[in-house]
Amino acid sequence: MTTENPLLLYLQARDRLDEEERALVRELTFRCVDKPAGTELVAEGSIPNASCLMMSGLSARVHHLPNGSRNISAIHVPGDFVDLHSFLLRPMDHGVITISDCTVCFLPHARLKELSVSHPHLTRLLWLSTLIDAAMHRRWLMAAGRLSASGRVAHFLCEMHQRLQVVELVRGLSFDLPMTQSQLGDAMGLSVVHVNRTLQELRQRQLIRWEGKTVDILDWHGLSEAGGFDPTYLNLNPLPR
Amino acid sequence: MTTENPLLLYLQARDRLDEEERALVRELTFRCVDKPAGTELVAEGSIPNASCLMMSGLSARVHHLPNGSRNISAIHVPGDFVDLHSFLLRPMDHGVITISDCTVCFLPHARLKELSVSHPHLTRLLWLSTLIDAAMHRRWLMAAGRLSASGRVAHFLCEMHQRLQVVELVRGLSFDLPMTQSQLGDAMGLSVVHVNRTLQELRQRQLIRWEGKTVDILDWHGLSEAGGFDPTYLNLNPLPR
DNA sequence: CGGCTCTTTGACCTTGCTCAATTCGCGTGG
DNA sequence: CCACGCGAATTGAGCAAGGTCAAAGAGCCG
Repeated sequence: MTTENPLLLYLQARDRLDEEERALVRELTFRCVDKPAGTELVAEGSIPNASCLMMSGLSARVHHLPNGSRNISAIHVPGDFVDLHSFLLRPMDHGVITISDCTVCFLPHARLKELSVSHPHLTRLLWLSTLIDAAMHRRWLMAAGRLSASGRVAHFLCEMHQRLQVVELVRGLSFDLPMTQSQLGDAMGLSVVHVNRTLQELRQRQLIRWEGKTVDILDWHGLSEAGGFDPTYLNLNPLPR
Repeated sequence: MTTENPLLLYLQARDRLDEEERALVRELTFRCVDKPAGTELVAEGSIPNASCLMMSGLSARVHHLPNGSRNISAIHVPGDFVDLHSFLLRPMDHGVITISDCTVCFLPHARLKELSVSHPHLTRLLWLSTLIDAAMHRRWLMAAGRLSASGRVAHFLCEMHQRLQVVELVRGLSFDLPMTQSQLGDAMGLSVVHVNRTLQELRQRQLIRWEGKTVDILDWHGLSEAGGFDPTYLNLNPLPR
């Protein structure tokens, strides 16, 4: 559980906010809702009138294919918007489900529209968050197209560590990741069986430990090398935007 | 060659613009530059002070991996921004190269920043274009993770047809696609050899013809079925945003 | 204890990759 | 007009990564 507002941590990792903006962010995220694991936060094909922000827990963007298989195109951690794009994109091209118990809050689109007129700088930062989303998609695409199964999983774990660090949810190289191997498979484009064997390989190579819900990165250098990980795309520097 | 401004066509396929906004878009895209095929439009790791817009031709987002292989995460057609995200994202997490001879124009970031204050609606539409970008990435991810090689290529060709249609660059089910099989492989995450065999399969199944630079879709229904294609994610409806 | 989901294992098969030639299309210089 | 060079397309053969199917453990909760 983060003490500071995770959206604020997310934004302040990318730019400086003034006092008014900080107050506004806190005010926007005031009213939260709890959702148990396995809840649908946003339905595929729906037209939300509010965007959903993660305050705690893990959720995922889910696509269903005509052939019945399932795909996960993103994992959300606290501080992430799960569907800020639904503000302008209609209808939703994917659903969002909670992976663990979550606390979320909803920002009405009418409010976001007002913001886009009254607070251009904060609006640019929200835009930025969707751009970082896209940058992560590109990275996953690269991983899917050009890395082996173990490389892909290694890259994913490095990314999760860095993103969770921003919102103060890591303990050194250790963090909670309450996902099943089947969900990981849907995210990496692998079968459950192969995910299992891939994790065994990463464990055997002394790169990670993953017991229950806890991941320990035993060898950051080795893991990031295996995944060709370079955190630049996460834009983890506060710069004027 | 499009007669009408391709950015205007792109935007008007998604929302209504008023007279002032149309004039502004035309003014923004006034000064164009020609670039031959194979030119680097934006360098990986650079920090551009202007964003590049495609007026004619084809270009691609390119990632280079530590292991030496190459990946293409997006193909750009006229009306697309190749790096609108460089307005807020720094540095570039990928490069952009021209695939064919291109005409492009550059919009200074300072100008975009002014716009974000003076023209919130137009700014939201620019934001929208980056969101559609992300939606395409998600679709490609789904294709990479869960479709066969032929499904992936089928999906890609359906997408290209729809995007080119918006900017009036198709003739019925036929359009120009001056890409090599090697470039297609980098975009689909396939080897050149397998791309070749996949195209032969699609030809044999009477789904497409692809001779020289011209693609003909012989069976739209069959092709979109093979690729699980559903154009919703392209947001091809003019809606108030 | 029973039922459920998740993880793990084994055997076998398919898709797509690698390596290595060969062919084709086309522009260039002689 | 023709030989040559070069990038692109094509083909063949063998191999490896990852998928599928089926079943067996493990952990957890009522």
